[in-house]
Amino acid sequence: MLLRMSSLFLRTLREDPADAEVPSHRLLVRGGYIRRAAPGGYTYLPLGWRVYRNIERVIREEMDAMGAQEVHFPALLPREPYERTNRWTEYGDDIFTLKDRKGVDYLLGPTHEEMFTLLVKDLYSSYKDLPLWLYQIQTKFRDETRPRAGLLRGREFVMKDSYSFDVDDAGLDASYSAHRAAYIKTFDRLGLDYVIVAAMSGAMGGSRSEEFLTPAESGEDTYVRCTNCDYAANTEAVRVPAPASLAYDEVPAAHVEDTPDTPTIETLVALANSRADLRRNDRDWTAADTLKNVVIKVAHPGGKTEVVAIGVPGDREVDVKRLAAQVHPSLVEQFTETDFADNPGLVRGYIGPAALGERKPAGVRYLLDPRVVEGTRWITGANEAGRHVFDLVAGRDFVGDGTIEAAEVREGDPCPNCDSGTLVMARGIEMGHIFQLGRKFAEALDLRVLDENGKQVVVTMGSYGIGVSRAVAAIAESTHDDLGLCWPREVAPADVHLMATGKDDSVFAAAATLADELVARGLDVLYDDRRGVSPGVKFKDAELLGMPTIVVVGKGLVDGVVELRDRRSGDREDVAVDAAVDRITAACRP
RNA sequence: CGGGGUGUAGCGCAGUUUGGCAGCGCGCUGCGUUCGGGACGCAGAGGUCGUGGGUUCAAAUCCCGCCACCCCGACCA
Repeated sequence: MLLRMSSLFLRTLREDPADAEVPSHRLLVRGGYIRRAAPGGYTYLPLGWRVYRNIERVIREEMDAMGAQEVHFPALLPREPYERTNRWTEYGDDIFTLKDRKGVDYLLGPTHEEMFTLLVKDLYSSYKDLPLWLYQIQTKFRDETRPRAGLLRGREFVMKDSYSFDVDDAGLDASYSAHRAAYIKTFDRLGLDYVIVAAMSGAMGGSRSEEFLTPAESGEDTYVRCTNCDYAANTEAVRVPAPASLAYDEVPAAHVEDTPDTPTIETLVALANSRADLRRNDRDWTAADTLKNVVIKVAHPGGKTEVVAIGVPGDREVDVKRLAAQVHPSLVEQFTETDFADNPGLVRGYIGPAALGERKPAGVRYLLDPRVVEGTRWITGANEAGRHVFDLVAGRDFVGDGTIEAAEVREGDPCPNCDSGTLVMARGIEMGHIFQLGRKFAEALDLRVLDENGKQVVVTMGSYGIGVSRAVAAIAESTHDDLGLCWPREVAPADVHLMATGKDDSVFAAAATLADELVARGLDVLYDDRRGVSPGVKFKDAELLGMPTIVVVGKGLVDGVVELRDRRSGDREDVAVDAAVDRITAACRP
């Protein structure tokens, strides 16, 4: 394939577009790969569409290679299946819904679990048909409140979603592993850096779940890695290791103290350290010695709202994302002034364990951070304004109704997987997500098969996604440099960026011949045949556009050489004209 | 949804404070020069100043409403 820049539908921009902040967005627009067409919707120009199609091809090849079969659903879907799995309401405002002329409800598919489940139910009814792996590459719609960063988060985007159907848990494990392996191959081929992190299964329900994240500053997911072992997890999924219980024989009985004007942890710690009767003799009090009790409301899907208190060490904030992931699909709501007024037993700023718990008068469920183990001693609220209780010992003086992973995760926290490592934090772009759905959808939609004993069993499912359009941006994000884009070979819109510099007809003739010969070898060539464009412009464009190999036909021609450059390394070499085709082809087919 | 910012030619911006001919750079068209690192001269084309209303002799500029975009937060496979 030969693309001539003199006629290619392309305009590169000398300056950064004002509305683009992250590098991938900036460079894709500047390089003439995409243009914004709607809020959260982008048009692919010829070069961008070639990248997109290459990514799609790699994904399709790997899915086919693992034995998954491609199907294709409509994007416009009926309401009923989503009603039956509760997701019509669970997804809520995030789905685009519409009515036809008769007033019947439809949605634009945000994901297709229901449809796949029903399709399999429609055709299969025996364990002999399983396992079955189906996938599609489809445009998805989500009414994101805030699309951002070009292709990274759109309201219309393309996703490869696949689904596995198995008769038992062992089968699901095998299907999951097969997908995991295929994803590793896929992302390797795409030239993407990635880490595989433990994840929450989110809106899907189910159990085991991992995300493939591409490390990037502009990423929206925060994850942790261990400095010592191979543990990695989305912060939402981090499990805090519970320390061993402590002996508390020596701890004096709990005592309530007047601590006026101490509504915050800082003021409380400062006061405790400044008063001789409260000061510790071994060391200063720190925020970590206090137990902070945060009250929130949890809105359950049925419409019921529950008040919940969360006890965390006072040196840590409650991480709203982690909390939301824990209570999903219920929603976290703020506990407002009005709510405090309605619950006189909860004294703002001075809430303590004595008032909390399902069996206490307020009836507030009390969930504790895993660090609050038996024997830990705390300063915490005494449920009266201006009073705190000291030496309150967990297990002796109070117990919670359970534990919850809601406290923030911090750099340097101990690794939950090994003894010596600590956690470091980083940001990444979610490129793929695999998870074991289990039987939630099959049960809701009644997908069953007969097993070998002739008994009806509910099918167990897995669900596996790759953001295809997002990958365009993620690859740009993880491979660009100061000069511009820098595509991996497998996804680049062309193998070679061939430019003719100068004004001599002989240069253009030689370049045109070379272009034809490279195409005859099966390479895709982007040929800058523009006349009257200065060399500087052509070099800048070549660097911005980011083909992996750049060939310059110009002043070297009188000496019988052309210049071969590697876009990524910047390496240059002069190649004799009559050896150029072989040398360039070899460079493009390492 | 909350906070902040921005909408003027294809792109980047000035002009708005203090109402008075709609400007600059890049890009685009024509002619000429230049040709290995975003060249130059001359001559051009291109704008409902986001949008609807209001004030005024007169509105890009002042007032009110709306819309869109960007950033932070909330939300989110």
